[in-house]
Amino acid sequence: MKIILVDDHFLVREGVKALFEHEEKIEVIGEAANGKEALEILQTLQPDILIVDVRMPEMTGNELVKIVSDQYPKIKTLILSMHDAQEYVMEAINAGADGYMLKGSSKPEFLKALDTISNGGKYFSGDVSSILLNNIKGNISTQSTDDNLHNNFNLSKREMQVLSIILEGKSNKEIAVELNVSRRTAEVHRYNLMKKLKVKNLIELSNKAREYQLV
Amino acid sequence: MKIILVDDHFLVREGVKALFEHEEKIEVIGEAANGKEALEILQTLQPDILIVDVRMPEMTGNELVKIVSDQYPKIKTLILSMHDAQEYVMEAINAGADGYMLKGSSKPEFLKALDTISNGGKYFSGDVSSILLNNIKGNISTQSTDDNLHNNFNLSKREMQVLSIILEGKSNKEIAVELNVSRRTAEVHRYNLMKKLKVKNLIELSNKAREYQLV
DNA sequence: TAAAAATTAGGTATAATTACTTAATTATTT
DNA sequence: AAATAATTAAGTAATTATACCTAATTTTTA
Repeated sequence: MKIILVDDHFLVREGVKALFEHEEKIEVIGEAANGKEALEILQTLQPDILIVDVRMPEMTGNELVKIVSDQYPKIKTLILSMHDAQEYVMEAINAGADGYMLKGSSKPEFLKALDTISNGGKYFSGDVSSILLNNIKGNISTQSTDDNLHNNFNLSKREMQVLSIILEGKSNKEIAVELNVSRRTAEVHRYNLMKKLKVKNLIELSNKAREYQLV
Repeated sequence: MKIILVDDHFLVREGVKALFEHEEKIEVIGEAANGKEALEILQTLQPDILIVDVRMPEMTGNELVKIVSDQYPKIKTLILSMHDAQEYVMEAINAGADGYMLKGSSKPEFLKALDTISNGGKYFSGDVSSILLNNIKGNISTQSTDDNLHNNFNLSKREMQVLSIILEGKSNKEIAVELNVSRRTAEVHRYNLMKKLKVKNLIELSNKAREYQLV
């Protein structure tokens, strides 16, 4: 497992290296003190994993991760952070980081994270699980019999089609063109849809469709 | 920290107890082999944390957690699981579990989880972070300088107000009544809103408002 | 306090949606 | 093959929204 460390603090880099000292599988093949330097050495060295500090001058770790995951999708990235702040974690996720560890994490957890990541998985320290949890998609209702999801409004195939076009923001006229039918037909479908879903306007339609995952 | 163990396997319970043997802060004050038994002893004992196995005969751990978190909201719950299956994890979240640990977790991680939970936090093992990650809300765009979030469309206070009423599905006439202004005023606000947000219809308006968390 | 921006609202015209009804033609089940 | 459901589409009216422009008050900011 070839690793490059990116951190503006020499001591932190030394610390991480010391942590891996007796690990045969892990080899630190390069170091950089900032994002620019990191991008430079990436052109010659080919690491498996990039361990990046979040807070760095000029370019944040998350910004670096974003560039790397765009330009070198094969290289995995692990964010190292002092804090478990929501913004950092969410930014790391959006940047495409494969992992997020706190500097206070234990050695075994570190090794587990690297192992998981190098095998294509994601590893976010348990310490930030509450943040992940707060951002979990609205309660995925335990779909006992699939009853509260999908088509229990008796929408016909055509109506589903029209619904999805409506949800793109198209007017009846545009729907008519797209489906090669008369504008009046589109109107009827729209009208029946609203009735079946028991909604009074577009907004409610949009919300309900989303809620019941109709499209 | 008073704990009750719920697991249908005697050996697992012994294992967990052994793990806590030399921990002064932790005391196992009761054990149960299934959900029913657990609910019975809960009537007399008052634990801080309930450690529950997911897979149990008759009542699953998640079902038990749901009942406990409903009836005894002060008691924290930690799910113990053999597997990192998506259903279990998501069910645990929905049931209201405060934590989720794999049986293969290390002792330090276990202690950290209990500590976090007893302090009112949540702790989901890093091993299940990929599941949490998969269910993270749609990409909360990286708010580098708060720039792409909130009011960077130069919406005025009144316009924000009107926007939120529009997003309730109200018509201009209803907006007018609600804000005690003329229907024409509401129309103007709506028109300017659409222009400022560069959208052509309600659906796009609704999506953009959601995307940029305007309301 | 002057200038800029926000809020208010009228005019005018066009476009779009809503709320039904009726009814012919296809498809799909039984 | 008959019955049922789906798709199509026209008619009629009323309501609502869109797309501007103009312009008088307020409020905020420089």
